[in-house]
Amino acid sequence: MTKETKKRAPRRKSNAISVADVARAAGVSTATVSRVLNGNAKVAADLQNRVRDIARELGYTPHAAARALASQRSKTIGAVIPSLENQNFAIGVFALQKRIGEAGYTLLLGCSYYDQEDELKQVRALIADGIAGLMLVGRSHSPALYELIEKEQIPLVNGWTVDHDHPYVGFDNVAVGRRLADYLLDLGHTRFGMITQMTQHSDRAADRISGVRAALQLRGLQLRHEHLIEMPHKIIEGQMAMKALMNGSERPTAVICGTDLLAIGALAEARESGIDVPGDLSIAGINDIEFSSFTSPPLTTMRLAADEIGARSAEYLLARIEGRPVSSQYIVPTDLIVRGTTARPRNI
Amino acid sequence: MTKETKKRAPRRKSNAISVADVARAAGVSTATVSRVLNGNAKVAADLQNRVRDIARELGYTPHAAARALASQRSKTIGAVIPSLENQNFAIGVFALQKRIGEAGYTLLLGCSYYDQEDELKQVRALIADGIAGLMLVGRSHSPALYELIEKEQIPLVNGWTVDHDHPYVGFDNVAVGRRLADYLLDLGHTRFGMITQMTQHSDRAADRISGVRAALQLRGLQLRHEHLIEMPHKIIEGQMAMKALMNGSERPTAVICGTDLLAIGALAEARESGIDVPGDLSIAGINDIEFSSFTSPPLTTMRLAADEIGARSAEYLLARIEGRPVSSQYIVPTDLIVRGTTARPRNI
DNA sequence: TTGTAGGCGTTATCAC
DNA sequence: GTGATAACGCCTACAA
Repeated sequence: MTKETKKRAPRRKSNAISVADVARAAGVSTATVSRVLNGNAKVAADLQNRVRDIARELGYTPHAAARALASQRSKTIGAVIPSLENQNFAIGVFALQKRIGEAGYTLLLGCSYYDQEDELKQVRALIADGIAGLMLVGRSHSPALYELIEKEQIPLVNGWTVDHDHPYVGFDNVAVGRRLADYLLDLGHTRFGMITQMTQHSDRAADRISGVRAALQLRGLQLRHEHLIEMPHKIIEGQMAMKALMNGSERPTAVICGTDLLAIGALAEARESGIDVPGDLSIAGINDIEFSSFTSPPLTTMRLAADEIGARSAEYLLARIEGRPVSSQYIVPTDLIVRGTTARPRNI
Repeated sequence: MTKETKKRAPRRKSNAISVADVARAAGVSTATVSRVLNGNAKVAADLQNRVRDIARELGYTPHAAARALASQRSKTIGAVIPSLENQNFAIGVFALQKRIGEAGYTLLLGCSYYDQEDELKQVRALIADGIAGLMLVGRSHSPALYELIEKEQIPLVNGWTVDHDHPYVGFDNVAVGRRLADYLLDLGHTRFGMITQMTQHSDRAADRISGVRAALQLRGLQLRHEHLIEMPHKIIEGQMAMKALMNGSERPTAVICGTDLLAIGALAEARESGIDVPGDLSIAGINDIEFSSFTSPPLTTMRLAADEIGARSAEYLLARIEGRPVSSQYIVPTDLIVRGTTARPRNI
């Protein structure tokens, strides 16, 4: 008795057109269609055109899951950021999406809420989804995450930071802190205060503090413990921190803020308590967000191009995925933008 | 001669563990493993535990593409927004991601750059990627997009807006405009100006204008053509618009801005040209962004909870996907936040 | 250069 | 309840 292959009812729900449909319409094999559409192997020019035209006419769209399964690679790139509420990350992701979109990739986005365990969970999910590359924020990630990436051989780039152990596209945050401190030191300031976002959640913040400390040290000064305040990244927290700083002993004459948001809060507090900025107090931020030109006085700050982070990270990942050579270190330049919130200290 | 099935070298690259591995280790079939892990059919309780334990031990992660291909549905949800630079959308997407993430879905994000063709292109890509649901911004989309969604039977929700023809989760933008106008009318204002984002790109903006017009009309007033200025959504544009408004004839005593960003620009211009706010001029915004509490004076505005848009949209899509009943209309309530930039007009 | 068909990892159908 | 295996849509090794 012949062992026959039992037929079973087809399971498909979507009636989307497939390579088979295109192949039939073009009178060629599915292999040829696939080859044409992926541009891999050699196909006669006229055949190529015919297939391409028919595919377009029929409105053929490749089934990404099937393609990913068969080819063992996908046209998606993942990114996990702490929060989209932080505009720096939103802008960076936006630029990343734009660039990879142009290259035919789609973006899978996860958020970590500043938690390494959540971040790991998100990355696991993205890997299960078959991402071809991954962008993260900062260099501080769960060891398990790094192991996973290593094991799965997924191109990774750490954004916004500098990393000695992994590919990165970032700002030299140490230099950023140093630049700001040097500028204020050159103006004659000697008593410094600093308001930063939580270093526990941000190696960028920690680096900026290091930069400030280093600059001060070179001039024989230092940042006193009670003059360094860590706060959540909100305007109101910047205001609270400034209040604490002004009520403390030996008021600083210059306050460097880890971000513009904190600086705006600090500035608001100064205005409310009648402290003259920049006469009695200089305030500087970091990021140069849109508002910073419109505070009163306008904010002195460092310009950090978040969109460059996203765009360069995209370039890096695409190059890695496509096997093109690319540098695994990229520092996005930053600029000091002097506006109205900084000046020489009055008592000089 | 027997027709033998030709064996071929396996093609797999990833050495990730699969259902087959779990099945082997547990001494059961792949079908059982699948059943256990998806909780569909009935499996003996002890067997369930054994399989689950082994899967965990082996660190099994389902291959999303394979699963999507076999089951014809995926655990991904798509969103296409105009831009992540607009914080409203960033916050909405953030909330969406959070909620769907909790439900085991991952987010595919596209950006349209306020262009319907680009939007359609992004949606096509997301559909090819097998999204189970889709969130868009506003109700104005390419007819081809609506057809596509209809044909593919993908649950859709239009965010931030009200839509008579499709499911939505949004603000009643007409009511928002009316509320603000009524408030200023009640204060005694009669000469109104309006600065809005481009209506061409935003049905939300158009609705807000309608609301303002409606409220004025009920009191026998109207918004003069030259007192309605459309601008790109930037602080500096708000400032430019305010300058134009103040240099025009018959200055308004109240200016309603389509967004806080524009209002902040308007406020900056008033300050620079020595116009007393709210003494000589009332200014109001819409959105209540973080910065609006810190302008000087603090901005009167409408509070629009963008995160609610994202969260509710997620709920809607998840319900649709899982076949649960859910209302296809949801209006997120808004509140008038009276702060310091509005007052009775001086000449009353 | 083009066609044939096995394999990608899961799910779901059918038989037991 | 459980196992065997066709089907999902595409890619690609191999044959022609």
